[in-house]
Amino acid sequence: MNTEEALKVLKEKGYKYTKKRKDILSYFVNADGYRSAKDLLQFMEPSYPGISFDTIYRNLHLFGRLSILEATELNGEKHFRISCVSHHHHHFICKQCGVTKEIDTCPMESVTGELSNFVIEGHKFEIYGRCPACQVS
Amino acid sequence: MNTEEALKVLKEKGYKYTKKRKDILSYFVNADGYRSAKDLLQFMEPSYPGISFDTIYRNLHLFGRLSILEATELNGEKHFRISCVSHHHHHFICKQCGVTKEIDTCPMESVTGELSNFVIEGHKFEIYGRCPACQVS
DNA sequence: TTATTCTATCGTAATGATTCCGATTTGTAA
DNA sequence: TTACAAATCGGAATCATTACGATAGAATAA
Repeated sequence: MNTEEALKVLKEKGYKYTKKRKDILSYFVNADGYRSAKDLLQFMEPSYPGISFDTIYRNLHLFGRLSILEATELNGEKHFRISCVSHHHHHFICKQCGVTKEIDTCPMESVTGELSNFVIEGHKFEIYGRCPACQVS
Repeated sequence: MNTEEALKVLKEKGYKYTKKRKDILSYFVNADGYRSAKDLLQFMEPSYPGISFDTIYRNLHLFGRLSILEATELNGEKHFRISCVSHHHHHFICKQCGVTKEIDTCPMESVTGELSNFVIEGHKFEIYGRCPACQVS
């Protein structure tokens, strides 16, 4: 998803346009990996000195509800990345820089047989490690 | 893993036997599902009024390091279950009661080809939903 | 059994991430 | 431009988790 699409979703749902929201969105669009609330705060601080925690968390949460961002937990902190709307897939996540790589394999098809009588509401398949760029150090 | 095996691991590594530790271990052995620090605290309180947070968290962390417990993150809280030593597998996890069911499918074999140049350090495959017992309500 | 030593636990304070709230500001539609 | 709802601010509150000095308790050997 790109910034324009995300802003369109906001508008359609009746949420207001603010420069802060646009900047948050373009931060995630350019990141192409998982980022924490703290990362975002540090990015926003220079342009908006004294920006409130509330603004950061409220918008992250809102964007999550609207499926503009997707979230995962990495060592005790929620991390977010711009949503991949194209097709269902999973991610390799670099533990050091948070960059992601698409994994097209989804194990769910071969699993449902093992779970008759269970209601399946979601699943998570993530691979953790180091991306090529983070292996030099 | 059962309580005796777990106590043996502790002894081998030079950690002391205490009744609290035995009770913590049998709690997880009998649970056969994921439980939070809070769940454990509530279980321990009646037998040990005023038991310290420190004891709860220190032991959970210790047991995790010794691979007696395995951990996962469920809605912002760490949850633990007794370790399955038998063979590599994943879990279905009931969102309501935390009960788990083994999933023998592991997607990693079919994935490594997509990740040359990436160092793989771990992976997570979990399925979330409702177990048969929790569907009645 | 007793002394010694090292670990475990207690009680509580500190930390870190996140949420909440009343007051104020700012988009937006009329 | 006005009016109103939504967004933000500033900061306190909450929740899970960690840290720490002081005390209690398990293991070991004399």
